[in-house]
Amino acid sequence: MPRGNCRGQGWWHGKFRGCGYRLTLGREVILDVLSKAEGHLSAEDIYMKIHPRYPNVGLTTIYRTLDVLSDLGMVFKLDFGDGRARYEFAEGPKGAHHHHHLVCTGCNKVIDYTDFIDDEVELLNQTEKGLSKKYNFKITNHLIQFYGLCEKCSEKK
Amino acid sequence: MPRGNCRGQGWWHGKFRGCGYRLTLGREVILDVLSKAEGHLSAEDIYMKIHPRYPNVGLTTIYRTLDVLSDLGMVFKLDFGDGRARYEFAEGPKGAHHHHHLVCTGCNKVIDYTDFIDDEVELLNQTEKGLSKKYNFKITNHLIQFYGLCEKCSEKK
DNA sequence: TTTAAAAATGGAAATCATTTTCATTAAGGA
DNA sequence: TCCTTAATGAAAATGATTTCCATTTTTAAA
Repeated sequence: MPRGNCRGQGWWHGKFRGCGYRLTLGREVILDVLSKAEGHLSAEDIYMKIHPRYPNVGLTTIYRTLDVLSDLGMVFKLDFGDGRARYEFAEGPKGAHHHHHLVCTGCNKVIDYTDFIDDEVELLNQTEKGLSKKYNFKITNHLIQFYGLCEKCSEKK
Repeated sequence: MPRGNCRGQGWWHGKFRGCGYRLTLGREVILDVLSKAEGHLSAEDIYMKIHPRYPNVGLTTIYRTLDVLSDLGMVFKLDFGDGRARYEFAEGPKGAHHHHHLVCTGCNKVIDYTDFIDDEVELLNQTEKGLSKKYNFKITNHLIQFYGLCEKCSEKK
């Protein structure tokens, strides 16, 4: 196994235990689904994906687990304005596949973009430093979203 | 009256009518509260402020009006993760008092910051252009929020 | 191992912000 | 002023998320 890669079966085991959380089937399954998902999943999306194979993992547990995962910083909770939260896997130590969002206010479609990210991230880091110092704020994350109309919605108008 | 300043009694009249909306007492009052508010108000905050003097403006109307105002781009709808939407007056033609947010994930306090904004905005404009072209997206707005722990919440830990 | 305390769970019920319904009222062009 | 239509309020509905609570599971200690 390549060095530095702590993925693979149960790489998050330590993270859980280290923070006093227990490792349970439900949590593993949810994390697994999230880490393999392409897009941004709602709690119910996750439930749907899990249910066929693990019918005894309830929606309540999914919400609770997503909360825990957010606290641990393993998952990022997003709001695209359609009334339900979405969750996105915060890339582990390996692949820092960072991206921001382009949200269509017409159809709620969300595009992840990874272009322009380098400049943005550099500026963000500077800004973070400045803000941290000035406001004594311990910044752990940021959210950048552009809102507008996608091609289709622009045409409909 | 200074040129270029279309504030003052009813400066939004034209905007409303121009878009086919009627000008009603409720809408004026809501807009008035928002434009004078310091922070970010929830629908209920607005209701509370309005109710004593205008007890016949219902919460439903507030929600409906906020929707309209969002569509018109006169108000920006925000989510700070506490389950209720906040609304912020999108500065009119006069005072472009642009700011971004610093959100404490511990106590949900929100700090508006206006420092670093210039550089950020410049970069954002470039990014917007690039994204607009690449994805054929008509960008109308952006949201930048930093998440972390404020001083107090850091200490509690 | 076995055991016991604590954490985690699921299902049902509760919550609560936001929407919808619908009968009534008000805005504004003719 | 009159008339069409948008806007409104109150109450009911909705729907995502939380809470409750009795039961099960995890894990550390014996």
